Amino acid sequence: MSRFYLTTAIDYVNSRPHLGTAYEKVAADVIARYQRLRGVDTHFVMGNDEHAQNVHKRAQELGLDPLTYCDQMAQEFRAVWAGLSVSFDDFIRTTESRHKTAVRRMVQRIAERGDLYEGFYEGWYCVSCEAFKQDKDLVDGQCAVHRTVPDWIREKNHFFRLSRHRDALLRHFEEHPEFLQPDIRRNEILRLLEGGLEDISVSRTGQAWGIPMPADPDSVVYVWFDALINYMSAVGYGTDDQLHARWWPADLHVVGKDITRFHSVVWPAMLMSAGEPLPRQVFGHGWVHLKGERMSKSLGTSLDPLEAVERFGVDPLRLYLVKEIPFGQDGDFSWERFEERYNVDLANNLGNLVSRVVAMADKYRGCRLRPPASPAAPDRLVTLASAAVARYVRAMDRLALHEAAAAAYTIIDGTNEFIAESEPWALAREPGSADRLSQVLYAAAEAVRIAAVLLSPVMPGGADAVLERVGARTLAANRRWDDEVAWRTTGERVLITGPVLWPRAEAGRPARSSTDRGEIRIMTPDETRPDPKPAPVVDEQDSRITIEAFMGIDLRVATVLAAERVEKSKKLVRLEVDLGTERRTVVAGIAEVYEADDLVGRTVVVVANLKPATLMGVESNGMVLAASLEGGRPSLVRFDDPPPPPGTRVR
RNA sequence: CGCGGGGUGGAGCAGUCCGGUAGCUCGUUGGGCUCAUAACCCAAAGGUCGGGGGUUCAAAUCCCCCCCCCGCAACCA
Repeated sequence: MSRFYLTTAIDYVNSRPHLGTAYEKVAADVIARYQRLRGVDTHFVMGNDEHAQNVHKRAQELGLDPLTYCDQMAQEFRAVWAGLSVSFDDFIRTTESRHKTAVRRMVQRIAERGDLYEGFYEGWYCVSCEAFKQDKDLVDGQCAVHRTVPDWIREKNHFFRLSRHRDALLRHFEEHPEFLQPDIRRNEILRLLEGGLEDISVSRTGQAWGIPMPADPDSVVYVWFDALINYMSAVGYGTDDQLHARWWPADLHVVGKDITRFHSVVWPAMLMSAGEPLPRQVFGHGWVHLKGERMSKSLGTSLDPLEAVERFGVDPLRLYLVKEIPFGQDGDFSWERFEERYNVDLANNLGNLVSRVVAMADKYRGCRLRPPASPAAPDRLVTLASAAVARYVRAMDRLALHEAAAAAYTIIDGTNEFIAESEPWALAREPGSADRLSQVLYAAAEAVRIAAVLLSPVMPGGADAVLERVGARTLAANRRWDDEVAWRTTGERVLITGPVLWPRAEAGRPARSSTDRGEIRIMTPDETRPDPKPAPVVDEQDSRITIEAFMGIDLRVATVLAAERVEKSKKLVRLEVDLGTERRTVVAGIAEVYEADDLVGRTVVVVANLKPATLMGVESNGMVLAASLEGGRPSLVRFDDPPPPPGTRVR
C-alpha cells in the first residue's frame, strides 16, 4: 500500500489561530482526506511551535509558567482545528521530549558533518520578529514592524554552514522541478540560490526557554532551526526507528509563501547535512485577504475562523476556501462573497438538487429506487460523471484543489440540466413512461452520489449527509476508490427525506446548515486569549507645560518658495521656505493631500528651531504645522488674508 | 530600477507553466418548467484578454519594450 506523509507548518502560539492559518490547515486536510479516499495510507501532522522568546514573554505577562501557557494554547489550537474538521493524525509540540531528542540528534549529526562552527553575532535583535535587524530596517531605532526598541546583542553563536550546500540544493532544484511548487515560488528561490547563500546563526545565548545545544548547554537552538525539525521528530526520528522508517521522507510540506525559503533551502540543507533524504515536495500557498487587505491582527483585520463556522457551518467555509481560492495564489474573503457562494453552491445547487431528487423519489416511487429494468442508461450523465472524476483526479494530484472542486461541481450542474431535460414530472403523468422515469431518477441519484464522494475531502460532513439522503452508504473506512466513483447500475436504494441541508441565507441573516454536528462551540478561559490589549498606561500626572516651555518652541510664519515631491515617497514634499531672515529646506508629510505646485506661494507656520532630520535622503530643517486628522490626512494651518510677512513669530 | 501581486464582457475571478473556437459566478433582459430551498433550465446582450512590437499557419497564453493599479517596505520632524 502506498503511503503519504504530509505536514502543515507548526504555529507560533502567541495568538489564536485566524482565518489565514485556518486556510492552510483546511487545504492540507483536503489533501490528506483525498489521499485516504484514494486508499493511500496517510499520515497528517500538524502542531505548535513553542520555543519562541515571545511565548516565554507572553506567559510571564500572564503570570503563567511557559509550559502551562503552551498547554493551554495547544488545547485551544487543537479545538479550533477540530472545529474546522481538520483530521490530523498527530499533533507535535516542540516542547515534547520526542522533539527535544530529535533536535539533539539532528544537531549532533550536523555537527559531526562539520557543518557547525562558532562565531560571534552582533546586532539589533527584535524579539517580536525573532530576527536580527539591519540599521536600515529600523525607524527611530525601533523595529518598523513592531514599533519596539530592539535589543543590541553580541553573543557567541553557532553557525550552520548553509553556504556549503548551495550547489547541492541548486542541483536538487534542477533535477526535481516538483520539489518546490508552485512555479512562482520555485523561481524566487532559484534566484535566491543563484545569488549565493550565507551561513546562518542557529543558536542563541542567555535564554533558558529552548532546547540546549548538545555541545554547549549555555546556548539554546534557534527557534527556527528547532521548529523545522518537528517534521522528523513527529515521525520518531531519534525515538522510534520503525515509525521513522515508515514515514520519512515526507511527501508534502504545506507552508505559507512567506516561509518557503526556510522549507526549501534551510530545511533540505539541514537534512543533507544530517544524511537524511529530502521531502518530496514543498508547497507554498498564498494568503487569504480580507476584502482585499492583508489580514493583520494589529490592524484588527483578522477574522476568527470559528465565527465563519458559526455563521454558516464548517463545510461552507471549507468549500469556500478551497473552491474560491486557486491553491497557490492569494485569495479574498468577505462576508458578502461568502454568503453569495454559500447560497449559490450549497443552497441553490447542491442542496436544492438533493431536495428535488429526494422529493421526486418520494413522490413517484415512495423513496425506493430500483435500478432500471432496461439497461439503456442516460449516457450523457454517465459520460459527464466519469469525465469529472478524471478531471478531479488530475487536479487533485497536482494540488489544484480549486479545480478539483470545480470538477465535482460539473456533475451537480450537469444533473440539474439533466433533470430539466428529462422532465421526470412529465414522465410521471404518462403511464407508459414508468421505466424511463425509473432510469432518470436512479441516474440523478447516482450522479449526486458521485459528486458527494468527490466533495467529501472538502466537506466531509456535508458529503455524508448528502450520501445518506440519496440512499448510499456513507464513506466508512475500507472504501475502495474505484468502486466509489464508478457509475453503479445495480442495487435498490432507499432515499431519505429530511430537513433542508443548507437553507438559503437571506441578506444579513446567515443560515446555519443542518449538516454540522454542533460540537464546534469552544469556550476558553479569558487568560488563554492573548488578545493584544496592553494595559493603558494613563499617566495621571499633570502633563501641562509652562509658558516658558512653550516659548522654547520657535514658531514662524514662512512663505513657500518652491515645492517638489520627494522621489519615491508617498507622502513627502520638499519645501523651500522663506523664513524672513533665511531660506530653509523643510520636508512635510502632506503630499497625499497637497499638490506640490499648489503649495508654492502659500504662507505656512514652521517650527524653526527643530533639530534637523533626514527623511528619505532629504534633510529637513523644521516642521510645517498641520492638523492631523483621523486617518492621517493633514490640513495645513493658514492665516486670514492678507497673511503676515515671513519671519513673524507665532505665539 | 526596494520586494511582491495584478490589469480578461457591468462587478468579482479562472484560463497563461504544456499556443489552436475566450470560460465561471454574480448582475441585466427575454423565455421555459413546476420535482425542488422565490430554486432549477434555456436564450440574449455585453470582451481591442492594459498598450506596442516580435516569433508562429495560429498568441490572453511564448519573447522584447512600455503604461497603469494594488499591497508590503521606506516615509508623516
